[in-house]
Amino acid sequence: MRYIYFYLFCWLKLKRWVAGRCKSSAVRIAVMEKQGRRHHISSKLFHHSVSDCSFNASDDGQLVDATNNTSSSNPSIPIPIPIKQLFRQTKEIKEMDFFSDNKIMNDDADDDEEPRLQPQQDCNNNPPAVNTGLNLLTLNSGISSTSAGDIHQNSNNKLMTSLQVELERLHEENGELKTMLDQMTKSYSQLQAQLLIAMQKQAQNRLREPIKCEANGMLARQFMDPRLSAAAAIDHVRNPSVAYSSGKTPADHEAFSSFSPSNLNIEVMSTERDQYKRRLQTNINCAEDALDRSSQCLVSPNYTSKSSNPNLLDDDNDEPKSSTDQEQVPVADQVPFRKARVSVRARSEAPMISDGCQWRKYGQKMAKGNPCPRAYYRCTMAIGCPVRKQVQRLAEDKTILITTYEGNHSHPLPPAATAMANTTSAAAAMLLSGSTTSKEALQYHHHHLANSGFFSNSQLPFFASSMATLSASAPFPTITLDLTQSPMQQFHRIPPPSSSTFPLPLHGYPINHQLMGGLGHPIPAPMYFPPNYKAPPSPAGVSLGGQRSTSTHASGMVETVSAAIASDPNFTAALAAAISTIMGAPRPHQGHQESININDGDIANNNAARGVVASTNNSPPSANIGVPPGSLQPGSPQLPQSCTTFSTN
DNA sequence: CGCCTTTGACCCGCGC
DNA sequence: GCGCGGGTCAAAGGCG
Repeated sequence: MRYIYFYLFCWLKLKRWVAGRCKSSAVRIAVMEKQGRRHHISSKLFHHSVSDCSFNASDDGQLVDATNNTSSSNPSIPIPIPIKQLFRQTKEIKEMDFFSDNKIMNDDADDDEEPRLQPQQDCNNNPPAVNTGLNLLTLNSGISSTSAGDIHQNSNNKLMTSLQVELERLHEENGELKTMLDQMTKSYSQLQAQLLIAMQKQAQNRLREPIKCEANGMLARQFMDPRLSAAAAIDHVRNPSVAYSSGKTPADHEAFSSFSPSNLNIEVMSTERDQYKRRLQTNINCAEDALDRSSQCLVSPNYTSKSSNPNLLDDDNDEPKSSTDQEQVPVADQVPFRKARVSVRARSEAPMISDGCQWRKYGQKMAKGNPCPRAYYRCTMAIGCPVRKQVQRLAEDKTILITTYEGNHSHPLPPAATAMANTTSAAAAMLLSGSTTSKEALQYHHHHLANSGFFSNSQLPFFASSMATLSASAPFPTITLDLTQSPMQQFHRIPPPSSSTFPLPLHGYPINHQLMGGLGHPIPAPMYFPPNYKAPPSPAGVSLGGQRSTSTHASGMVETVSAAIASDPNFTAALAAAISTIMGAPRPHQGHQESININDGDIANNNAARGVVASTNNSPPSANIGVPPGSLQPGSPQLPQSCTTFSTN
């Protein structure tokens, strides 16, 4: 299994490297153009090269970061000779001296000659001469070339010829790179499939293993997983000395980011074109930016088909709009853009709970079937922040405040807001990731989540009783974090018949902003936004067998562990970290996600770092941030036992 | 004066 | 096509 991970990682690195090289060549060509040589170059050839490069560079979503990585080659991956040549040639072009006829002639005479004097050096070594300036003007402007002498004409012709040759060579090598990328993509997909199969087998095997072996299983997963496992995170928080002494330091949280999109260059596409465009332009730090796409964006590791679309960079092509497009693009590569919503139920007498963010009310409506009005708020912490939330009291119990968050913050969040944002983003991530593209995947998702006991038996012993309610009904998939019920109530709560439930470490936990904010590195939430996302099928089509038994199976352990950790003052911190970590940890048993653990999970990391879905901490600036009075108090013995239902409507 | 809330109007999607 | 409901806009007014 670890080899599969390794190969996947290597493929990703190689792909990124190649794409980066390709893009760098395109950039250098653009430099040439800016230097006034455009008129020498066949526009057709030029654009062809650029388009090829651009498309390659964006193949796996590396548009933004590709250039940042071009300077560093991966030593672990052999550098193809053609790429080396390409790099050397493009470098040569970049440093071509336009200030001297001799240099130009030299260029023609020896294309492989080492870099010449820099223009500045030339100027320093040779006092400014009128001729130099004229030549420069002639060469660079390309306008007065017709009036230049025959010598200049010949020079220009030779230069043009050499450039054409170079461009042709670049073009050919681009084609080779393209082919390489295609092959790599195929291999990557195959490896993903193998990984999926292997994980499925592993999950099945885990079913047969006694619970006592779960520790070993966790270790194994940890070993395979570049990130911390949930259990590790708990230990990490509860017993920092142990965690740190074992080599895990707070810096490890940053290590999460090392697998994040910023490094793997996973392309994240936003539903909202302007946001996506803005991000491309500003190249926002992934650590703070990526997440925003959590609920709105799609991450597709299998971006092969899209990669073949040279119009990828075209905003108008960000989203597949026609059915034709969707048919052409494999399901896994389609871009579903649906906003996920995270609804938090909490008991609160206040009209609105403070969650660390600033909100402005922009509307209020009377919702049908509820005498209480629904208020609409917009985040005002930053201009243009798309995050919105709805606040409404439950009709049945007006003491319960339902806060629904939508969108992702486009700005840094204060620690208090980051905490809940991480949780909600993780919830959104799970929501979307749980809604896989295919029915089989969904069924597998539910079935194995429930039957394999992955969460309850091994990775999530402390969270077995925690569930969230997921409603994927139109118009937006929504996950509800119910913080209103007592832990035991929730634990024994019978899920509605129309819901499919499985243990999920989402909710019912107080958010310790000190922990999460203090870490400063919001633990990534793996998010896979399946292309062509659609709301999960109605529960009727979802197999839930074994779920109930799973909860029962883990209940004893859960209660024991809950009682033990409830008294731990760091309990809430552990929960918070575990929640995020679990969300960020790979879910080998999950059908669709597992194939993207390396990618999407990392993306999610950054997404979480961004505080995506909006913060939910609405409690007063007291200790229980985001936790309604009496429901979720840090250290509350109820919390560990709290239960949430993750259901699919 | 600026920010915020209120509130009616408007838009849009969906179902009949 | 029409009505309904959800969501948003924007003018008006309040408040510090």
